[in-house]
Amino acid sequence: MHYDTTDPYTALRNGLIWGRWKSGERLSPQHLKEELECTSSVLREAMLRLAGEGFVVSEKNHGFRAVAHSQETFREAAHLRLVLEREAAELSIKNGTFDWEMALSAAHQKLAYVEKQMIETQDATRYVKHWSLQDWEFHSTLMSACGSELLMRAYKSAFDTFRMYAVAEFPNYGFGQAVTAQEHQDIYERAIARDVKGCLAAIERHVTLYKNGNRTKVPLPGKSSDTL
Amino acid sequence: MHYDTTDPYTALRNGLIWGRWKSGERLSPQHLKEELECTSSVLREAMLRLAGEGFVVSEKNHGFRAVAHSQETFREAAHLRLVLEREAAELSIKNGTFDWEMALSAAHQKLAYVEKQMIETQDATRYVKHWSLQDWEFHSTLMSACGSELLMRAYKSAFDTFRMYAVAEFPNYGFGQAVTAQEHQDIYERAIARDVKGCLAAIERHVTLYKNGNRTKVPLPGKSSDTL
DNA sequence: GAGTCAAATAGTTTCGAAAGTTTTATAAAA
DNA sequence: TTTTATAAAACTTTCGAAACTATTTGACTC
Repeated sequence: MHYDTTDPYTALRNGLIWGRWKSGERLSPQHLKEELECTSSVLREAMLRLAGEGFVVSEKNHGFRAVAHSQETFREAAHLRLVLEREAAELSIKNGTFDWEMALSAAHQKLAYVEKQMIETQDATRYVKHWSLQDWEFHSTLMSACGSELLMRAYKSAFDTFRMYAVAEFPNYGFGQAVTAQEHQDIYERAIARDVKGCLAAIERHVTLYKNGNRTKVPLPGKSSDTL
Repeated sequence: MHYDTTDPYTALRNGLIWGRWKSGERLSPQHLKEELECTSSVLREAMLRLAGEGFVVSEKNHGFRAVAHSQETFREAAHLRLVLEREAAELSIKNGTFDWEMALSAAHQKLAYVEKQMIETQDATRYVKHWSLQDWEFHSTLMSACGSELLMRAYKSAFDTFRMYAVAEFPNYGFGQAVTAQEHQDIYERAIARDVKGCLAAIERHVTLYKNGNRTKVPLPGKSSDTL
C-alpha cells in the first residue's frame, strides 16, 4: 500500500531526528538492513555521512551509535540557537526585501494555523510533526534574508540537535499550548515592523522558555499519528 | 625515510585544509589510492565522512569534489567567526578560572614566539604552518572556558572554512607582519584583564582586518617549508 | 562543418565475501 | 566460587569484482 521512496540515508536521518532510535542506541547496519530494505554496505555509507554531520558517532571497530544528547547538550543547543538567530534575524530585518516579508508572512500563517488546530482540538499530539516542521520553516524563513549561507547551516545544525532532544524528552516536542503561538506571533509582528530590538527580545523569550523546560509540564491529550 | 602514519581520512582532511587540492577539484578515489596508499574503498569512506563535515561535496554518480570556496564564503566564515568568538570570549572572560588564564598565557606565548620569528627573520613562509596552528590554538584557548562544546564545534567549522580560503588565496595564509602580532597581544591582554568590552573590540578589529584582505599586499620573502 | 547516434571507455556505486576485531561462551585451574 | 585461558560466535571493516552511470570517441548523416 505504501512504497517507501526515501533512500536509506534520508530514512536514517529522519529516524534519528524523530526519535526512531534512542539517544546513544547502537545502529548496526547488519540488523537495520531488513527494516530499511538495502544492504549493510549502503547503510554503512549513510552512517559515515551522518557521522560527519554529527547525528551519529562511530568508534573504530565498534560500529555506530545514535549521538547521545544530555540536558547539557540541549542547553548548549538552545544557547547557540539564540546567538545565531539573533544575529541572523537582525540582518534579515535590516536587509529583507518585500519578497522576504511575503515569505515570512506565509510561513507564519502556516505555523499559526497548525497551532490554532492544536489548541482548538485539544489534541496536540496529532499535529506535533506538522508543527515541528512549520516551526523550522518559520524560524529559517525569518533568518533567510541574513545573506549568509554558512550562518544558516550552523543554525540548522543547532536546531536539529535542539529538536532531537525535544522530541526524545518532551511529550509534545516542546509545543506548549497558547504560549508558543503568542511568542511566534510576537516575533513575526516585530520582524515585519522592522523592529530589531523588539524582535530580538521576543526571540530571546521564545528560546529561553524552551531551554528552561517550562513546556514539559503541560502535556495535552490525544493519540499519536504518523502522518509525516 | 619517512613513514606516513596518518590514516587516509586524516591525510585527506589535512590535504584539503592545507591546499593539497584546489577549491572545487575532483577527488577520485581511484586515482588517489596510489598516493595515499590504500584502496579506493577506504578513500570513499573517508570522503563520505568529509562530505558530512562539509569539506567535500558529492553528487550522485559524479563522485567527490573539494568544496568550492568563493570570496563570499570567506566573508561569511569571517562573520560567523566574529559572532561566535565574541560570544564565547565574553563567556570565557566571565567564567574562566586561573587554569584558563594559564592556558591562554601559554598559547599566546607560543603564538607570539612564532610571530617574532617570522618578523625577525623576514621569512614568514617558513613558519606559516606553525603560525596557523598556533593561531588556532590561541583562539580556541581563548574560547575554551565558554562552557559550550557545541559553540566550540561551530566555531571550529567556521575557522576551518576561513583558513582553507586563506591558505588558498593569501600568500602567507593571512599573516601580515607586525599587525597580527599586535592584534593578538591586544586580545590577550584584555582577556586576562577581564575587560570584556575591550577584548571584543580587539577581536572585531582582528577578524575584520582579515576579512577585508588587507594582508594580501604584504607578502614576505622566503622559501616554502613542509615541517608540519 | 555541424549534428546525431552508438560503441567504447572511464568512472562511480553497490555488493557479498574475506579478513580482522571484539564480545560472549565454555572449560580448566586456583 | 573466582579467575584465567581458550574457543566460538557476532560483528566491523576492508576488499575487489560486478553492476551501473556518465563521458568521450568516432563513424555516419545532413
